[in-house]
Amino acid sequence: MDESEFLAGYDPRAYPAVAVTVDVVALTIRGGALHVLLVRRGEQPHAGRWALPGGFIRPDEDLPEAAARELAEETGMPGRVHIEQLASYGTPGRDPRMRVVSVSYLAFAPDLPAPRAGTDAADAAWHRVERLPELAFDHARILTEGLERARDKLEYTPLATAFVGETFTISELRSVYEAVWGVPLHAGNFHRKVLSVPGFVESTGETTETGGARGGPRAKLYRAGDARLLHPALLRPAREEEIR
Amino acid sequence: MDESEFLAGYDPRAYPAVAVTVDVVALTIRGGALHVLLVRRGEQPHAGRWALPGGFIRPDEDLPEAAARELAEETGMPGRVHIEQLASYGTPGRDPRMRVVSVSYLAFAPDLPAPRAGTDAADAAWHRVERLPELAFDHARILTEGLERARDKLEYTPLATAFVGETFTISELRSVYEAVWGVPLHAGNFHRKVLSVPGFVESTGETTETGGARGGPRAKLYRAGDARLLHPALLRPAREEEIR
DNA sequence: GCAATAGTGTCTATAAGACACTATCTT
DNA sequence: AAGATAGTGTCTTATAGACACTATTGC
Repeated sequence: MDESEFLAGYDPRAYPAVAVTVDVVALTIRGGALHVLLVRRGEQPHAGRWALPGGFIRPDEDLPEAAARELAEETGMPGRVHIEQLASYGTPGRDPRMRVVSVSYLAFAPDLPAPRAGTDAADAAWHRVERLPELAFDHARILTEGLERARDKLEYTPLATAFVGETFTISELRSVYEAVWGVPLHAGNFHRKVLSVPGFVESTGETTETGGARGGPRAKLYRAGDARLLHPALLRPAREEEIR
Repeated sequence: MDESEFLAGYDPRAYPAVAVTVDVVALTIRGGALHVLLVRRGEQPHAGRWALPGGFIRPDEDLPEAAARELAEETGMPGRVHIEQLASYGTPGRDPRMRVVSVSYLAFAPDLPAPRAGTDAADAAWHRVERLPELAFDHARILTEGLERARDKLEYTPLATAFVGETFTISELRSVYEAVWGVPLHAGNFHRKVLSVPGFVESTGETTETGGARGGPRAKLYRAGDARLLHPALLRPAREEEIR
C-alpha cells in the first residue's frame, strides 16, 4: 500500500466535507386515514417544495436525539412519540449543495395537534399518504420505504398501540390497522385475534362512556401490554403481487 | 429565528468535521457453523484488536458501493455476494478520533476462500459467531444486531439461498437454517415445508453425483426460485424469552 | 323501531409439528 | 449387514378466515 492509499483510508479530512442529516417520517392517524408530517422548505435548494422534517446533526448529539429534536421543532411534540431508525441514504448528488448522508427515522404518534411551522420551515402540515405532493430531494423514496416498514412492523410488533391513546378500544386498534394497511378487516375475527395474542393488550376493567357515534354498545377499554413481539403475528391479507 | 440558529441549521461547515464510514457484517457458513469476517486492526485506535471490515466512504461513491469495496479489499470477493443495509451508528465518542457516523451493511455469501489481509488490516479471518474475540469500537453491538437481522430475514425471505451454491439440496438449505438459528430442525418437516412455499426453490431435474458422506440416497438438486417473500414463512421455533 | 356496533360461536381450510416409514446410498 | 440420509405419509393441534348470531347502544 502506498502513501496515498494510506491517507485515503485513514484521514477523512483529505476528502471533501460530508454532512450528516436526519430526516423523519412521522406518521399519525387522523380521521381514519394515515398521515405523514411534511414541511414546506423556506430555503434553497427546493425552496417552496414539501419535504420530510429534518436537518443537520449537531456536535455531541446522538442520532436518535437529533431526530427527536427535529421533530419537536416542527410539531410541539406532545410526549408519547415512538421513534426508531429506518435507513440511511448517501447517493452522491442527492443534495446539490454537497455530499450529504441522511439517516432517516420513523416516528409514530397518536393524533397530534396541528403542527406549527418550525425554525427552518415556512410551513408544516399533515398530509394523507394517498395524496402527496411532489417531495424534495429523494424524500419520496424515503417515505415509501418508511411506509413499508411501518406496515411490516404492524404485523409482528405491538406498534399499533403507539398510534392510539393511553387506553383504547379494540375498534380503535382495528382502525389503526385498516388505516396503515389500507384494507378493511373483519371486526369479529380481529377482535378475537387481538385478545388471543399474549401481552398485546390488557384490560383496564373500564368501558367507554357512551356507545359509538352511530350506535352500538359501550366498548371495553384496554391498554398496551408488555409484549415486544406478537405471537402469533397479525398477518396482512396475502399480497400476491409483493411475493414475486 | 436568529442568525446563529440559521447557520446552525443550514451550514454544515460551521460544525466540526463529520466522517462517514461503512462497516460490513459479512456472514458465511463453514463446516456447518455460522462465521463472521473480522480483520485485525493495524493502526490506532484499537490497534491489534479485531474489528468488522470497513472504512471511510470516498467521494462520488454510493454507500452500497463503499460496502462492497471494503469487503472486496479484505476477501478477494468471489462474485455471488448479497449485500443489504443494516443500520447506522453515530453516538458521539464511538470513535475517539473524531465524530464518525457508521453505516453498517450485512453481506451473505456461500463458503468463501480464506480471506487475505487487506490494504489496511494486519490480518483477516472467519470467526465462529459463538466464539468471538473482543471487538473494537461498538462493533460487538453492530454484529449482534446484524445476526438478529439475518435470523429474522431467514424466516420470511429466500435469504438462505445466498449462503449456498448455485444449485443445492434441501439438506444443504436446512443446514443453513440450523447454523444461523442455532437449533436443529426436523428433516422431514423442513423438506415438505420448503417445497410447499411457492417460488422458494425450483427443481433442476438433477441429483447429486453420490449419496451423503455417511450414506443415504442421492438428493435432488434445486436452484433459487423467483420469490422475494416466503409465503407461508418458515418461522423459527417460538422463543418465549424474546417475546416479552 | 331501526341501524350500527361490540363481542361470541361455529365451521372450514391451511399450516406446524410429532412421528412413523420406505427407499437408497456409503462403509 | 449396518447405519445414515432423502423423501413421503399420517395424525394432532393451532391458526386464519368466513359467516352467523346476540346484546347494547344512538338516533
